[in-house]
Amino acid sequence: MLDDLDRKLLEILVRDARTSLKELAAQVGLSSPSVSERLRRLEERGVIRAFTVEIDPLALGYTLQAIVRIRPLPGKLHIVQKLIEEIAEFGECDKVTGDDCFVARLFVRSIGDLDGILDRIADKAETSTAIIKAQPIRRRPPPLGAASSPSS
Amino acid sequence: MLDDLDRKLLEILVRDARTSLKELAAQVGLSSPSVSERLRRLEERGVIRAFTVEIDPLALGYTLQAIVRIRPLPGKLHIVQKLIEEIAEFGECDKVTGDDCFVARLFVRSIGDLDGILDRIADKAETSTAIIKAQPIRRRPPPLGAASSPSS
DNA sequence: GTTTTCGGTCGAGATCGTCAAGCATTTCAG
DNA sequence: CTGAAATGCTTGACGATCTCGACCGAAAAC
Repeated sequence: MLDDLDRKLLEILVRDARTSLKELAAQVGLSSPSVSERLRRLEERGVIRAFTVEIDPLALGYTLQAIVRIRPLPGKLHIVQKLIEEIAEFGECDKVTGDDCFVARLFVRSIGDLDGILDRIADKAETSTAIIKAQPIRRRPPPLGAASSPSS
Repeated sequence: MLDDLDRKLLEILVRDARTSLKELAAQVGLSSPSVSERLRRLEERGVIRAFTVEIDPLALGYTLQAIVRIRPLPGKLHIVQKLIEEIAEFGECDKVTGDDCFVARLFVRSIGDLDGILDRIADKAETSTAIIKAQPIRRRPPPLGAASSPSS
């Protein structure tokens, strides 16, 4: 479905999405119209979901991040999910198997804000919160080529 | 630190990082060199961490995602952290307060792969894994302007 | 064996980004 | 109060880049 050239293009773009077609073309050994066409199709197929910009939350005043596990009270699942979606400080939310129904990432400017936001769902769900102390791995895509070797 | 124009630029770029300077200039009411200069400084200051491309893991064959909570055995913290960083299938990892030391996102192509990867840290840490069933909120930046209203 | 399709190249025209010069406003020193 | 320097913007020209159409060759389908 993806050939080596596609993977190579993606690899370059993940590092810098503004790489020019000309530069991309040079690096994969194609002409720029070909590269353009390949990108168009990668987008069309949904392989490339979006070209975007990664913003430092700190620069926006969000000095704190937390991982919040959320277990809605019986019958409140949909209300809780909707609430989470509406609170813009949730920067990510996954619905998972197990006791905790949702696992979400929360951006806040202060501990006070954290409390304020959690209060908004406190009467509809049990939550357990873990403050993020460090980020050993920041968002990155899975391996584009073969999966990670059994290295080490 | 950031003015309205900066925020507006970021908002546009988050949606589509390839928006041309000309287009950006038109939307914020400036000339393209001014926009160019603003972007340069946003990057310089680290507000914009990177221009990147969002790839659909599914398109790469990663049909499964999991949230893994990892509690290293006594004395194994650093070894475990290094191991996590080296395993490319970990697409995100946060070091948090509380009993679970790390919370990580894992991309895998099959349940078998999941088992294989967790085995690699099984002798150095306790893990608890939750399979992701749905993603109510996919990665998004915190609010650029004022924080989320006390709505609802 | 011919035809169609697919993915590629080339070149021209249009678009876009960058640079230098210049101008207005603000800030600060004297 | 006054003048100088710094800041942030605009304009216009030049160079680089992208896009579009025409064309080509290999592989698959008929």
